[in-house]
Amino acid sequence: MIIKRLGFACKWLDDPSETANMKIHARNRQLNTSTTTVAWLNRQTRAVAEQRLWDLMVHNITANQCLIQRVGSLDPNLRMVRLGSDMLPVYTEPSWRYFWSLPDVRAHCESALAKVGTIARQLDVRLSMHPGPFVVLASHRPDVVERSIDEFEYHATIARWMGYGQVWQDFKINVHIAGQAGPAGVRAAYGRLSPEARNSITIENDENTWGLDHCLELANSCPIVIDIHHNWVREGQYLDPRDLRVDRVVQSWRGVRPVLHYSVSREDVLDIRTTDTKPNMCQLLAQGIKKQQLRAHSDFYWNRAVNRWALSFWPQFDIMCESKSKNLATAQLYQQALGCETA
DNA sequence: AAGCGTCAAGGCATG
DNA sequence: CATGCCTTGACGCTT
Repeated sequence: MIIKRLGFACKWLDDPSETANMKIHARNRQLNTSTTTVAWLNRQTRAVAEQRLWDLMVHNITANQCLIQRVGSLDPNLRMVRLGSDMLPVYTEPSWRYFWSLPDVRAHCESALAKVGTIARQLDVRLSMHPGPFVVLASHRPDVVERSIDEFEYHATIARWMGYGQVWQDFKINVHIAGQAGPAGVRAAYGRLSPEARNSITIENDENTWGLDHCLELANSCPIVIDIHHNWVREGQYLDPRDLRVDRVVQSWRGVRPVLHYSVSREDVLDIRTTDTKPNMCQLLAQGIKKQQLRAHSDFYWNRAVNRWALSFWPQFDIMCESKSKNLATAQLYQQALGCETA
């Protein structure tokens, strides 16, 4: 029996019905990372700043371990989570990166993250990361490409410390093409990545410039992650799971079960009373709604028809849920998915 | 408790 | 030219 996963990104929210805290977006401090800023660090004495970075390192690695253990306690089909990029703050920032080379710092990262990786594998939790929008491997500016590779390798280092990256796609580090150099620029940067980074990189379509067809130009090198919502925003049509391009995406994963990204437009942009039909792009544009407004992610998966469409990919794809309500939204989608299967 | 200014970074769309 | 958005709004200070 194959495991079909639904995952969520970066943060665990406590279910308000199960806690005293009734706020919807109640972060759980034990399960979530904290961070700092370069400006704050620069205002402190060196000793205070280094202590803060040390404390953040210890807390964040522990928090990720707790998060993975929590996800590992869920139904096997829900054991997938994206780890936040802020695990080791200012890792590539010029004035503070020296901290992460200090021997005792490295020793802690190596041993603590090795343990986290072991736990993730024991519990069969599928992991990924998603570097921020500042990682532009295909920038036309060489210095930006340089820093982007550096930042990408920071993510690969975390994967390596956790024991991943030795095998093709045992860990996913996902980026957009971004940058004016397009697929050729990504290909050039790809050639400069470490083996672990090459084993982990995936390329995702965006809604503005570089769509699914551009991503497929890289399918021989990198697995392709389809963001089906942003593909809808870009093309105005709901991607058909039987589309030939979907086959090429599946093949780009070379036997590993592919992942796609699913989100839906915000509740305050569309009519959320209509939950049984998919929004029609032509109608929305005719109403004066701009594509930019449709990009932003909703709190929950409020449209059952769009959910059914997304879940029609589930037999072939693990689904990374990108909703502001995180694990709560994923649990909601999972309930509908179970209903679909028994119906 | 709530509100607000701040924060490393690139590239795009919109007004 | 300025603002907001995206991986992910969190943090710390003020009221």
